[in-house]
Amino acid sequence: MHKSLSEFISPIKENKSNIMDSIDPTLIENWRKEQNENREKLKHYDTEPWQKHHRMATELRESDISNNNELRYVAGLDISFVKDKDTACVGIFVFDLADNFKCVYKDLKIVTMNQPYVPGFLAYREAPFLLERLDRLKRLKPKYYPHCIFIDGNGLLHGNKFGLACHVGYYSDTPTIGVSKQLFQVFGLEKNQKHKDRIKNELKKAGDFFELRSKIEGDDTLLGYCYRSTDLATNPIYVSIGNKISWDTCLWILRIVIKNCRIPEPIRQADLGTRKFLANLNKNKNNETDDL
DNA sequence: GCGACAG
DNA sequence: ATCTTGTCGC
Repeated sequence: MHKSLSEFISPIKENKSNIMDSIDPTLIENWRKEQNENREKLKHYDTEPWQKHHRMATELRESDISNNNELRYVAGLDISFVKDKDTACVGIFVFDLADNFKCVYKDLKIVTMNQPYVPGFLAYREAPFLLERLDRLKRLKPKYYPHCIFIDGNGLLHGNKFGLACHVGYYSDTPTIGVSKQLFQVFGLEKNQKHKDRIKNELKKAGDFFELRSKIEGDDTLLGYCYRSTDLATNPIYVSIGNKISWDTCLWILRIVIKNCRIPEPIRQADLGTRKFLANLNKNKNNETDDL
């Protein structure tokens, strides 16, 4: 008749601390060391011909395979999960800017995570699966290998200045841009709160002005932008460069790939696509069990 | 020491 | 990340 209070409280906190306790601290130290070493080798400037003049492909020309003089193929990479399990769907979607943003390549796969999510080390959980998809794309359809990749997570906007987007950009040697929906805890608590307050005020001040950029910097270096991409959008996104791209070019592409939604289209499609893939799997599974 | 912490 | 209904507005 009378349920006890404990039935309404899920032991999430307890699980969280257990997970953290089960992680080998020396492993984390090695990860941190690797991030600090690799970040020195990142190229936070334009390296590709198409970046120099901000040239975008506008017409279909099948002749110029491996044309690197124009931005044409842009990719979105993302991973969706099953409940609280380690089963996930990793997907890559490539879009053709010269053909009205048509999806010219997609590849989805069910994978099993073998590392936990540790704040600051998201790459060690997700990046291997993302890089695997990129390798496969390069092998099967090199023509569609993207000029630039959008990653669900931060790039430079990271405690060690080496977020997931940097990680993927570094190991794939491809231009990457990181986009997150929540401001990551890059600085100390109070400094982070100041950033949040300042951003809140600037958004308020800007009113309905649709494109608002607010710099997020630490130690005199630009780490990322808080960016309100759509008019009337309440929540901004947080953008940062990963590898082989400049801030200028990053913002240029960002405006191109944002359509009507807050989330840049490549990432949004990758998110929707991987979720749909999992949903269909569940549907098929249920149909089979229902028929039995 | 505690708090906070992209996906 | 994931679980979720309706609801308000263009």
